[in-house]
Amino acid sequence: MTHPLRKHIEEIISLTDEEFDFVLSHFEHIKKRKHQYLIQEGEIVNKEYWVIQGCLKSYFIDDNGKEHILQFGMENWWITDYESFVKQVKSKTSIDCIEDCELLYITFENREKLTAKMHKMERFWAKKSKIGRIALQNRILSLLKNSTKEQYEQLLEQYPKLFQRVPKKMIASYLGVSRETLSRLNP
Amino acid sequence: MTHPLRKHIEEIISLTDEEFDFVLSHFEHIKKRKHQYLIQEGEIVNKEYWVIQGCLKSYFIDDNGKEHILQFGMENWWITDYESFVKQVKSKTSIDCIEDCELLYITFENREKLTAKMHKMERFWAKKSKIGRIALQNRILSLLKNSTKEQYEQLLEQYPKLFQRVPKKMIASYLGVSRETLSRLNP
DNA sequence: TCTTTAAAGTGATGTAAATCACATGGGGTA
DNA sequence: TACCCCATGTGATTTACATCACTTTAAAGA
Repeated sequence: MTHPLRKHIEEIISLTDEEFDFVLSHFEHIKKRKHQYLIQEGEIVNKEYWVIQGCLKSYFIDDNGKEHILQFGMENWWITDYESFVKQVKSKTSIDCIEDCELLYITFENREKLTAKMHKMERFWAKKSKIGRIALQNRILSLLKNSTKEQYEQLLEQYPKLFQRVPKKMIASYLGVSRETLSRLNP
Repeated sequence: MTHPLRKHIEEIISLTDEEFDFVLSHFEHIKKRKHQYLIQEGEIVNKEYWVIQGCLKSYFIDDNGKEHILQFGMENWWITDYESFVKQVKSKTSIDCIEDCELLYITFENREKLTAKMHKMERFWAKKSKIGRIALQNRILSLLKNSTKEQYEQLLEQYPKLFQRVPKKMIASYLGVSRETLSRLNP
């Protein structure tokens, strides 16, 4: 069976068996339990994670102690604090496991090494960066354009699995509304 | 005097005179008058613009006919519909001149040619893409974290020039509040 | 220059969502 | 089993902002 990461990378660039083994040798494999964290606000992040199995949230706590979720991570998604990872500054966000998780990660140094030796992978990450930017742009567009109810419905349509896996208060936190408001806009 | 685009590019990579001339030969120079447009919603964008002089807005009109501004462009900023440019799909946004503008643009094809012949420029744009993504991430973070008033004050602090150049109703549209609300949260 | 249009402030009113408060029911754990 | 915590739903109240309406002032166009 093909490795899930290979399948994922080959959606953008193609790899020989040897090339994929070489890529994989730059990653480490870890497991985390529900409620454990990957990243804590304030640390300088030097790992980028890829989710093999499980569900995570990236979030921050505001001045009133309220949690705001920026992103969920599930199978085949990358997750890290991108600003901290790229600029090597303190992370503004934390990342916690919502379920037991199995992950691969690559360090900043290993990513540099890998892209230096394998230009293809630079193209892969450049493409990923473009896609990520477009997704963020569209989220802002949606935040400005759509009502809370419309955003909720779009999310439900786009990621129906999410609603079976995470508590609704987290969906509310992702959408930027209170738990009560989310509860009230159901069918 | 150094060309402003050269100064801009050399903030990330360094160039010889010959290299810069080569880069510049892939751009075209245009002027536009206030109220003219660069991009209209629905077209497939194949140009990326760099602002030499002037001020522009990228925006879309929602179902109620209300305008939402996603980004302003001023001197030394890049502006385009990024999704349309990268994926060659229909643009969701329009771009208009708020002042008379002087711009450089590079077409999709010329950018491909240029990066193919000059790997440095690929690095330049990859870096720009990362920075752009981080800026968007931080805008979402700010939208979730800060009150309207706080966002207004941060914008005022970060881009004081903007407030002398664009009408307040556009600031309101960028912040996602009504003209009246913005007016009421002044000192 | 005069005329018209756009910008910006301000009051009155309506509305969506936050907040506070409480009730119910399921899941995990001792 | 019995307990408690957590998730969720729902009512009552408060609040921030939208909307409508009108005025003043400045700027753009003929």
